[in-house]
Amino acid sequence: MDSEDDSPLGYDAFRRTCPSHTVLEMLASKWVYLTVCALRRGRLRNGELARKMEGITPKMLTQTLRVLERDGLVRREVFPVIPPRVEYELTELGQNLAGLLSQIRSWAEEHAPEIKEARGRASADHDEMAAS
Amino acid sequence: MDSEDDSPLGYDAFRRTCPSHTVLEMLASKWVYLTVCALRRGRLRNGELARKMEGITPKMLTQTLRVLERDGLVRREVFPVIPPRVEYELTELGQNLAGLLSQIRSWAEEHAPEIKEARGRASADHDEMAAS
DNA sequence: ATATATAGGCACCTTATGGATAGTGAAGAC
DNA sequence: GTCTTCACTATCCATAAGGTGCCTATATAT
Repeated sequence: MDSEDDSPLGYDAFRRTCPSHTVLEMLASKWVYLTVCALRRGRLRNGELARKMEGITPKMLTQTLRVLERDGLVRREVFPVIPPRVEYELTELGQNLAGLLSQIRSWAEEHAPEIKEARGRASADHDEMAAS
Repeated sequence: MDSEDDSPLGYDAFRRTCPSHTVLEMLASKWVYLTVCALRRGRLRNGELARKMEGITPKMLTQTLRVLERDGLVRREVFPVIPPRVEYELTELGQNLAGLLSQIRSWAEEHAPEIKEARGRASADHDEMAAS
């Protein structure tokens, strides 16, 4: 094991042209994180997701769901009724990912105080520079 | 366990005003992922990081490192020599996160083929719609 | 004398993204 | 009629991301 942090089969997210790089790019979104976490417990309707994710606009919600659907992480089911009813649920692949993403979410929640403190120190340092 | 996917102590990344939400926002960046993964094995210099992360511009690299430093994930050490020498390494908090992030990276590398296939299907469907 | 390497800072510009606002259609409540 | 709900779609605008080029300092190599 020389410098093998590398992938099992030639995939390397550090390379711009590697498919895994674009996957990482897709995952690098606040709303993707939250949407996948929200769907982890089961299928939800558009409106339920919107209420759960404070601050998301309908546009971003739809956009995020379309990306997740395109990439095979989310399944979309339309009921042809009026008023419309659409449900979203994670695919197996999505479930698989959800475990990891909710670990990140938990990490963020656990370490938020530390990071807030670090940010405080950083801006204090910055102010002190400005005062000199 | 009713609906306890929630945080241990009142932190909830789904709430816009929660500190953990801004932490998630900070983590939701391709370059943050890769930088933390790159530093996982030990300290690296700016140029080494730049060479490792294909496609990153000096500006984005610096920007990313400044954010990570501000949030207490990365430590920056300057050697007052000429030519300049600066090294970056993960703090303990950063190490802690690096484990999770490199799991995500591995996931991306492992599942890249599936996702590529899903994207292919999606665009095929799209084309077929356009052809009708 | 000239060039190189190093780790940036700074200013400018273009493009992509996020987010806000308004609109659509059809059923049912009032 | 008018209003609401639902799951969107379309449009605009402000902000952010990202790219480019030029600048700094000096020891070392040519």
